[in-house]
Amino acid sequence: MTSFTSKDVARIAGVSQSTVSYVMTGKRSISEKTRQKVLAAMEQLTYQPHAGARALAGRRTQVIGLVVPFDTDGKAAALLPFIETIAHCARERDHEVLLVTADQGSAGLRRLAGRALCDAIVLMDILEHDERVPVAAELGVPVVLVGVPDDPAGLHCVDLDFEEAARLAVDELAATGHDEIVLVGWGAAVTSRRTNYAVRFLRSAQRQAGLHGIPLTVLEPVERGREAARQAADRILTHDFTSRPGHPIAPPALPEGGGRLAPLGEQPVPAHAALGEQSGRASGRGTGGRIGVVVAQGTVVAPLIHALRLRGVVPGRDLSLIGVSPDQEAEGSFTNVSEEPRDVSRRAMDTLFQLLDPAPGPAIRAIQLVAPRLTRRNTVMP
Amino acid sequence: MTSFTSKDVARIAGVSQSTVSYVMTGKRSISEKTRQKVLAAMEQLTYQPHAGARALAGRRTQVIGLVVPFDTDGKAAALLPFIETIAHCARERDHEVLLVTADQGSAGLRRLAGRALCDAIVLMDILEHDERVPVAAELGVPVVLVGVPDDPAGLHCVDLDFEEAARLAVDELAATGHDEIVLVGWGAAVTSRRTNYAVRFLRSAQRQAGLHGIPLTVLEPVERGREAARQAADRILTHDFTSRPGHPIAPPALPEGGGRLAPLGEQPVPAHAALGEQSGRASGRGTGGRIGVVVAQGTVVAPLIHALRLRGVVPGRDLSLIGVSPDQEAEGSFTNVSEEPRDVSRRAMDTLFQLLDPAPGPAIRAIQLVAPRLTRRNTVMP
DNA sequence: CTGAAAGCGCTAACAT
DNA sequence: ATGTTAGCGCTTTCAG
Repeated sequence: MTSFTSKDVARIAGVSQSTVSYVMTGKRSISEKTRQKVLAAMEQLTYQPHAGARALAGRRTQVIGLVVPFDTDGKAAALLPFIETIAHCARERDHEVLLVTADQGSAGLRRLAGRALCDAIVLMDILEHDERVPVAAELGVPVVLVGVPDDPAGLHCVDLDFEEAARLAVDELAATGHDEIVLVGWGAAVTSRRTNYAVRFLRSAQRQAGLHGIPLTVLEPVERGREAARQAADRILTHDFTSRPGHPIAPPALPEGGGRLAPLGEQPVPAHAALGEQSGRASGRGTGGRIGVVVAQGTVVAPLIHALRLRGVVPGRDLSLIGVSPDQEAEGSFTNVSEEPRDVSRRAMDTLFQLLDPAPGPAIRAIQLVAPRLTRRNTVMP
Repeated sequence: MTSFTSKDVARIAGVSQSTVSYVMTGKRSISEKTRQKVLAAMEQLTYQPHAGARALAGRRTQVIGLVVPFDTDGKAAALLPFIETIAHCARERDHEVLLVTADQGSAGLRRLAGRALCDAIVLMDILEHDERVPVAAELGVPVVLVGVPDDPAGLHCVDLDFEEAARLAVDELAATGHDEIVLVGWGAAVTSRRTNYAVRFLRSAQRQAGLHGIPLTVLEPVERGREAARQAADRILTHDFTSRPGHPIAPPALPEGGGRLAPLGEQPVPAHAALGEQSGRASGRGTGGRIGVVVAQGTVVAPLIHALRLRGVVPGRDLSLIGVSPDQEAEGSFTNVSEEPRDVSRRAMDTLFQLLDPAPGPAIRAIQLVAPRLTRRNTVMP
């Protein structure tokens, strides 16, 4: 209840206040003897330094600002491992985490820096063109972006290597002899904002499919939920890839060195199962066309598999399916390319602290991409 | 980049520093003329008060500490609406949110208060016997608990009215003529910690079922995931309610005024469908026994419905099912009793701010329970 | 290796 | 209605 100050500690330890301070910060050498006296006094009073006073005098708040996206729904659940890991890393270095929601836009950033609420900022869910990035760059506080914008404005970025993720998935399907790839993309909310990772993933998939000479078509927008999954399943099975309302990302331009991209509708492949079939066994199996489906949204995978099954199509037998999702969700369920939120977060925090107190080592790279891993389960045909 | 102080503002506005302060806090009346001068100066310099200095001098940090559970998985996703709403309420009153993870235990609480990191604390996911509660009570900082412990130690509590939730579900099943209720409970992690809401819900369901004279059995522990859902489905259909490894909450004692509780195995009801049946139509339908299933964990509902369907049992036709979950998850999918995370959070924050600056009105109640709502969809037989 | 003293930028008496 | 002034509790020169 009643709180003690470093002055009290100093008095009890029989030293000066500055000595107490130096014991805490380690910014100058203290004889082991006085060190112990001070520590004992701190213990005795259960002393805790006043964060505000420290921030005022020392120009260090020991707080990390964390700006998180908050759509309420969407990939909200995927957010928690990030937050948790960041909180954990902060704690490891005796820092606190101040939470700011993205809906506050640049104002939140300005507050964090202007009011000296934190020493550094982690900015999540970066868009391809993100108005906050230029603001963040002028803040006078170290900022690490989780995501890669068009122009990082000199800020450090950490993210999953989505291009590699797309490559992994497409290569896997190519290696297993598929002759068509359907990329089930994101919802309108993501594609219309041109979220950077979506763009990177899509482009890379197209390029890689081109290199393999495999036609790739994009299904988009695909929202979350059972109904959307049903529609997607139908469109995959009927080869109905006509574009729908929304703002599909799919660019008309081909990647420069890329191989051919099949026009929509080319090389028709027979549907693998009649719609509405309720029994487990599909009829039109093994007709020659091998479809590989890549699902970009982790949350869409399960309902999509379900919808396909209801239509008598079993992933791993009648067609192949690879999802992009945290390993946890995929476990025992489908072949996936992992999102590695923990690795990404940890890298972001390492970078942040490196920026805060530069260590002698080699300079950190401006853009750090964390390698995804492909884990084979049972949804890709051999 | 370079930051201005209230002294700068004062100089430019041609007033004293204290006047600037009073303009910001509104703690004494200022003539409109000087007020405008000051505001203009602040604008011109894009002045922002230094949070640390303010905390030091004013003994107010304008920060709310938020202690969140972090099991990584579990009901993690259900957490976000809470966090989001709390962040929003804080922002409305110009407060920040400092995030602390529950794995830090009481140490986190001590830090928050001892270092004067925040003015008040929201403590989530309270256990029936929670070691943090007595600590929180001695902190010298207002604390609001989200959840109701055995002994609140004088702290204010806000939570969903889980007893009412159980009553709603049981009453609904009673009103629709069910003669047996199966309560699909929580996983070992929850029941072994005797999380308070689980206990409250369970006891209330038992009591209410007793009042209606409907036998109620508890299936527990039930973990998340497909496999667990399959097992639960099997056990429901085969009436295998023998207890399993884990620490089932189900108390041997009957509620004092309660009606009879059927012993396990009493009044056998024929299974509604043979196991392993793959076709959509169930066979043993309408045999007279009407089973009502109450699913306490929101995340279990979907996989359970799925598992039941695979066994030819359709909720709403062959048996009834009511889930406890946020409306969002239930939408278009099953009859549910809502968890109202936003209402709970808002009440918690209102209480917190009331505690921070007591308003003249009537004293706030120590325990506030938010009423759940039952929304009828299509999983309860008429 | 340790002390003494000067602020950090703000708020809140105490004055007028 | 406004100005003056004394700290809030810590860090960090500057001295020894």
